[in-house]
Amino acid sequence: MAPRSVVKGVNLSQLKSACSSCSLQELCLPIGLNKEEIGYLDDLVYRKRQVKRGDHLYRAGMPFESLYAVRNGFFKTYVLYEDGREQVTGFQMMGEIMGLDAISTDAHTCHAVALEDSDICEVPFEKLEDLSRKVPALQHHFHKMMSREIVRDQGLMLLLGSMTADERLATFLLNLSQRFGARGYSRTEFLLRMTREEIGNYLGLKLETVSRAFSRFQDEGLIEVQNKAIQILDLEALNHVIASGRRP
Amino acid sequence: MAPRSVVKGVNLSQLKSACSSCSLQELCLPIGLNKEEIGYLDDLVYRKRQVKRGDHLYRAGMPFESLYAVRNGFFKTYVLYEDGREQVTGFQMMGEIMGLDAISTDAHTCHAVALEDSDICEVPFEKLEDLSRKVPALQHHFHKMMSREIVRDQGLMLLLGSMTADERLATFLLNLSQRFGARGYSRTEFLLRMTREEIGNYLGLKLETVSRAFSRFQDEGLIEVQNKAIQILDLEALNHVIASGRRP
DNA sequence: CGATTCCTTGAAACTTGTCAAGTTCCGTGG
DNA sequence: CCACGGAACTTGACAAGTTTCAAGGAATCG
Repeated sequence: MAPRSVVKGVNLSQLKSACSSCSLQELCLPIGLNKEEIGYLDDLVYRKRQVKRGDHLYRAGMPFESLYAVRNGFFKTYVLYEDGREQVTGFQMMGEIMGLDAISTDAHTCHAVALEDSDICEVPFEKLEDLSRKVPALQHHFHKMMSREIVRDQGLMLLLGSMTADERLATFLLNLSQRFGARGYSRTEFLLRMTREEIGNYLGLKLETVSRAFSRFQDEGLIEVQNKAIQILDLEALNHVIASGRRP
Repeated sequence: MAPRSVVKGVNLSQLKSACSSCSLQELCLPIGLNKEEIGYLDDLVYRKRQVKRGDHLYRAGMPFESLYAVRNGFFKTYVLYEDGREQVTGFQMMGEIMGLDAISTDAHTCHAVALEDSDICEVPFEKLEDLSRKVPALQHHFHKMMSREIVRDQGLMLLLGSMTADERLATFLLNLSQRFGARGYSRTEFLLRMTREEIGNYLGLKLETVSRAFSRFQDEGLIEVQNKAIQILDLEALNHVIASGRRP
């Protein structure tokens, strides 16, 4: 659990850095596989691609061929509905997987856009299925990943269904904090890669409400916010914002 | 491709209606499998159980061993949080699967309770993984099912994040209508198995708001509601409630 | 058939959304 | 490298939708 530096410089010059030598092993696909099994994955990931900030990795409707792992950078996924409504469904950082929704229909159901210059690993899904038939540990791990996505969504439902604006934002910040921490970054100081509007959309709030909540948290000494730069001053108090939400 | 007797040691002598003869074939696990492949499933499902109304099929925290398919009846799944907050995550009817969330942690993360006397098929997950390594079509179908769950959740996020009370309820009714229809029941007349409070919780609303919205719909001639009995009088108008929600 | 649960409806309160204005930030082009 | 212009952010005042509180009535179960 020690925050060792999983994120040390990825040597791009030797672009062969496959799963077996990837610094994200503990966070990405290979979790729980042994050395030999991870070796198989090297053949699986057949393309590393760079995605420029603002560019889409994929769009809804595009045929589904591959899953994508964020190697570096930051993404946003969102669904668009006929009537123009939009819902941000997640923000993905290094080690996280995108595209699981597309399996159901063989076409992407959401859009994925890079919020900063990013690198991704492309995992052809057919190959993943092939390989996971031969490597039970991989199969099981993949199932866990999909399941984790479902659990994550359930948490978001609770947030959207029963939390106040302050609670939502506190939850959001704590979630980011936890994820940055798990990657060896500071839990208390980080940059928001997304706009207030994107945060608001994700949390089911308007951007003004997000802005006001940030200001309120700052006034109360919970955080220090300067535009995209966030510093959490009182983790416990942030947690308390959520916990005190109900039941006197 | 797949060997003959893949799963052994399971006693099924008294199981009359296994997957190969189940009327839900098109809705449940077997989708897309051929006859021989479906035959394998008969060995997979090792227990059919009855769950009385109000009884829990499983509770959060219980060790995960099996997935469950609703054979008959109606369930509700919900998550409970430390502070007592509750969020209904879905209502499951015949042919739908429960328990996918539990794969991630080897323990159930949500509770499942029967809203009426119901029958379920228990599918030991380990066996499902075993079999799906040998039957690619089953493997792929299972992945699609998990993915579909993720897509479903995304739709719910949109609903919770950006719809008004009326839009939420209209969406809810249309979703039920579609699912009943897909099972050969009337699309326009059905019984709600859940209370107003459960509907409200699912939709992120209070029960009073649900009740008022029902009354409003009735006044406007969209539906006829008498307690749990719903009759949809104007499907198109219900659709319009949603479509007109945003951006002209 | 009685008790409990569920549902409906009204009025008031409150949170969040809407509209508007002003400021700051940041990328682009000169 | 600086200046410009658009995008992003903050803040206030007001409006709107939903919740809360309250009470009465209907349905359901044992």
